[in-house]
Amino acid sequence: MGVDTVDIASRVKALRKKNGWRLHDLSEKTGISVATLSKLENGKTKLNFTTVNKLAQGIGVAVTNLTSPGLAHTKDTTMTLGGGGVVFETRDVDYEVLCADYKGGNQGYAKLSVKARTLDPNLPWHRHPGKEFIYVLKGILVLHTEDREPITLKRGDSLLFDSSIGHHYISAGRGETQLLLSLSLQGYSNVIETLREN
Amino acid sequence: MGVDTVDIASRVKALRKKNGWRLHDLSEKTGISVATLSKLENGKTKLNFTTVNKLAQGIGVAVTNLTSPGLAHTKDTTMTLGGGGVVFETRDVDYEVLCADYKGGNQGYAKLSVKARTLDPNLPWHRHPGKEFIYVLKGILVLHTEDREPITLKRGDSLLFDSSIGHHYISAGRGETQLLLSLSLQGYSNVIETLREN
DNA sequence: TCGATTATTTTCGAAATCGAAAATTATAAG
DNA sequence: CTTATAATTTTCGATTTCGAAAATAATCGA
Repeated sequence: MGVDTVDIASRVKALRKKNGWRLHDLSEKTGISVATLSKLENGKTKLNFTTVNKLAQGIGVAVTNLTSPGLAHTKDTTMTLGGGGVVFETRDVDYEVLCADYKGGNQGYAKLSVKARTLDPNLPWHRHPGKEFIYVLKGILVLHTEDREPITLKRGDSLLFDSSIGHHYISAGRGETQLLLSLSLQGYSNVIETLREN
Repeated sequence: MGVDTVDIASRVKALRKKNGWRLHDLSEKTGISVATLSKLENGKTKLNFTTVNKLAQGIGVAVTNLTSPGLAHTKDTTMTLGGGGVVFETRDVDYEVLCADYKGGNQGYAKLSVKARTLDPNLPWHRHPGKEFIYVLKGILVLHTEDREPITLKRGDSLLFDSSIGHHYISAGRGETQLLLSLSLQGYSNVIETLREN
């Protein structure tokens, strides 16, 4: 459903009151006329796209803060106890998908155990849409990518990159290398599918 | 200053061509008339706020992807070494935002140190749009929510829930309790801003 | 309470958006 | 080339938004 400007009304008014701004003040900050702001807060008009952006920019918050939808968010909660995730293995990495049963998310979380210890130059790069965040739980990780020097991470380090860049994980330390991975996709793709396919 | 609909024009057309959609197809996906879409692509009209949202939703991308695809698809990689994140503190929790300089994401990552040891019944619930994923790095965490019994998590456990449900983190074990948190928002938004405000 | 000042809401006209239908352009088949 | 069909653009009128100015409401000091 399209986000309705009506939702913004109460949020804007609350923000304005909280900061002690008059409509006039908000008008100066945003470049939107006092009349329009009044009508907005009272649900007597809806805002232009550019005007909504002026509003958010003027106040200094993100647009989501105004629309604050909470919509399309399932009210479910799901939990995965240690070791209880959905496991699947590839040649180089073992995956344990966490909270896999959560509905309607366009992102996924997994705990990875990296087995590969050398970069096989014949293997194609891992490459998929989305952004990948990793946090090293244990061991030493080397991230090889197609467009830059390898990056070495140790326990407690984190990294965020575009997964469409070809990449490979290699374990470097003496012991096991474990990562926590968060993969975020745009649109409605299935995150687990994406992991499996690469 | 305000994001101009004109910016969206070329982006939409590129996306449409890439997927082999006709204006008619895009119209069906988005619920926006063919005429309006044509005018949009040719810069002969600007879009309503609600219409922009219909567009993004229909295509299946975030609004940021339309307004500033350069940001949404940065090829950048960013890294935060252990302890090198952007830190800010609240009464109950210390936050270290990881990879905070990554532009254009609709999610954020942080390492949390939970200080609160009891639930103050007078404090309002934490509540914000989005979905929250946590992984317990250390200690014992009790998640109190407004609509169900408290949930206890220990090291290695993970949990995913809707952040619009009122919630509070409490540390239960003897030592420090640390979490890795991933907050994902819909549409476009500043994640750090959301964390700060709550 | 009164009057003065400040803050908000309403009125009203100019300008803009939206979609249906008509007009134009592009593509294909014979 | 000609005709038929598909795809896109333009026209046009109903509806809506925006902001200046007028009207109303709220606040405050004497």
